Amino acid sequence: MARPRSDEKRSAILEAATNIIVAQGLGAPTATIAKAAGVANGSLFTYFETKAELFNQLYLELKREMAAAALKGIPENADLRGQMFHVWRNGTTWATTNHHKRRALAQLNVSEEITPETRVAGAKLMVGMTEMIEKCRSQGPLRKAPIGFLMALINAATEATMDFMTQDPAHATKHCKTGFDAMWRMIG
Amino acid sequence: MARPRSDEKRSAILEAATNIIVAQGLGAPTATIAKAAGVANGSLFTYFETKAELFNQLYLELKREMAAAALKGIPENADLRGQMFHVWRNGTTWATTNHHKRRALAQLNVSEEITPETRVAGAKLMVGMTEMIEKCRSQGPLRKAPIGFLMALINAATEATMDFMTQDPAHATKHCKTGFDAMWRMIG
Amino acid sequence: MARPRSDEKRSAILEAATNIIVAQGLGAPTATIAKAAGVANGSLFTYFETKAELFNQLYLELKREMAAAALKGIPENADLRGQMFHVWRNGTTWATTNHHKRRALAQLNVSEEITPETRVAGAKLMVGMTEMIEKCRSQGPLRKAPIGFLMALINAATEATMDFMTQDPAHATKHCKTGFDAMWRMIG
Amino acid sequence: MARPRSDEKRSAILEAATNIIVAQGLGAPTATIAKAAGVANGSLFTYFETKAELFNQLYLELKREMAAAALKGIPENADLRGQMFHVWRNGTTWATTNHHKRRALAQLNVSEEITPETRVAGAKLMVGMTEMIEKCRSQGPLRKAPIGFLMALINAATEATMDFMTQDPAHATKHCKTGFDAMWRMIG
DNA sequence: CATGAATGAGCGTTCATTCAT
DNA sequence: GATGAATGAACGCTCATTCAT
Repeated sequence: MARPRSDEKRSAILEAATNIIVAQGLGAPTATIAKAAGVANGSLFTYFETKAELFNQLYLELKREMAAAALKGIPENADLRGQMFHVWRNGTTWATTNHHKRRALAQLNVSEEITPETRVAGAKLMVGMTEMIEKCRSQGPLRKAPIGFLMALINAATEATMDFMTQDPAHATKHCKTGFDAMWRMIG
Repeated sequence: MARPRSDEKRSAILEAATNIIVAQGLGAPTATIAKAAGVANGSLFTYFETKAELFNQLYLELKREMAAAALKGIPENADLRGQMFHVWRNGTTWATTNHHKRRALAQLNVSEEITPETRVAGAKLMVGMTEMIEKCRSQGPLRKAPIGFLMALINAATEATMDFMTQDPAHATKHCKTGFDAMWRMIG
Repeated sequence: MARPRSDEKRSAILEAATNIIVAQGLGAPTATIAKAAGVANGSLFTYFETKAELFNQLYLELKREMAAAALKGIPENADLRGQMFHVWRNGTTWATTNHHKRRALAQLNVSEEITPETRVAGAKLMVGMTEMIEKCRSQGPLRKAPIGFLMALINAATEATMDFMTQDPAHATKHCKTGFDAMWRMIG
Repeated sequence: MARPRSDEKRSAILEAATNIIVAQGLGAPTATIAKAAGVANGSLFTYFETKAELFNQLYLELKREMAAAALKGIPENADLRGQMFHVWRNGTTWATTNHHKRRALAQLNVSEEITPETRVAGAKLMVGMTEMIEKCRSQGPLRKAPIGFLMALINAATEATMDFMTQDPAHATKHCKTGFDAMWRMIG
């Protein structure tokens, strides 16, 4: 039945792409990514039809991983603030621990190669988060603001916090809490 | 390279670059920018040594314009919150009014072509702002956080607000105020 | 006013393309053609937008040259047969003398890259010929056959004669006459 | 390379190649041909060592089929003209009926991939024809012309006639006769 | 200085052929 | 033998930058 398409190779390409993107940006040659993944440059196109397709899939893969990390083990019996903090800590910690993945994701996020469809699919991975934010909104000072505005504010605060945790990892835990408190003051 | 003759041409290139970047991204050919500016493609390199140099200068130019708009007419006798709101409103309003300039600036901001030196120079244009933020910090809940963290949080909130004002211009004034209140809750 | 686009260079590319096509076929790399023309590979695309465009223009150029040679100096006062023979001799002689041009033209003729528009434009170069053939038809044994059929038959005979003249140049003149007589028996 | 097992598969590839060549030209990927034949792309190379080899064999196969059709059932007791017409009608009819096979053959005919050896082998399939032409020549107006010239002229007329029969199938029979008469006037 | 043609390195993608399964 | 993934050379075309006019 011929050599089957290998998940290992696919993953290797995805991982190589992550690293190369961080090192060289989205303009990096596909050949460089293939080489870093240990495959022939043509093989990259067996797994991903085009460079853009590779980027879109990588975007989703990273989003998926981040969402999984963030939403893992939410304490059912905690109050809303406690649940939010759980997610906040999980997410920012993942970003700090997987610094290069976050950097790659940030680059992909601003890329025009990522299609609206992919972005929608990415957003769907965070629905659990969206529901929580909705609850926060309904009982906080921004109850009259559109949900999208809250999400943007929270997202922005998250990014800023992640940046700071990464830049100053020695005090990551403290920055995490500081950032959360600031965010909570905005919305809670 | 002697000093180029015409400031008009320089400006035309800068303006064309702004529009083309918004329309086509940073990967747009220099020839396209030159054409849009009404100059020969070779002439672009009389005014800017390289494409990266053009981008760096454009970044500064846009930052300068934004800073000037934001910091204009600060009421000396108002309290800190009042002064901050003045700047906030100026800045977000400029961004809404000059939507394409902000979009271009946002793209440049995430580009790897913009050097650290340029970023530092850009930050210096906002010193007035920095001083105000420093004052806010010293008397607010984030008094123990690094100044950079505050700036990142404020910046993030600003960006989110700008996005929303642009997306929903009919309620721009309200969004501006909502965003400011949220931001002030964080830091004030 | 900058270096003007040079007709010399354009011609060099066209001529190089002719030779390379004969030697290597239509699949020859554009880089090879450019090199043979003594220009950078990128320059080829200053003169011809695409490889296909180069081929289409070369097709027309060769057709034009052949038509000009064939239709030159038709004796006004000769009878139809005499005029036809004049064209026939001119054309087949040109093909024999410019063997590689004819070979290139033959290749282009069967290429799918040559557009219908180009073919139509090529046919227009031969209108003088078409009119003569029309006259021949009206008074010969094929007067009831479609004009296109005649043209195809004549064309086929021409090609065969050209091939033979080229293969056996020592008796080119004789083959030319033999071919014409055979053709004339068909249509005259 | 041992003898491949399935003649069916070989035929499927040959037939698929015929169709694909007509549809996409000789530049069509082998993978496309394989897919159309219902075999794996690698399998194609079990049956034909290279793409060129496939084309050479297909050329011969098509020539063989055409020759068989043309030379079938020659009336022994007819005169030369009658016999020639029989072959002419058979051949042009086959070409009209098997339009796509003729188109593929025409493409292969002008391809540089077809080796001289293959062309010789193809010519041998037509020996019966050659003998008849030889007889025609010896008693006709071209008795002093080389045999190759006659063959070229006849072949050219045949091609032109086939084209016309295909283009205008409603009058195929008439065109067939018209073409033959014209040809016979040349040589007979 | 302005112009735009010239340059050539570089890139995404294709595809004939090979080879592991 | 059959399969289809793996390979990597090759190609058309782009574009930042240089340079002749």
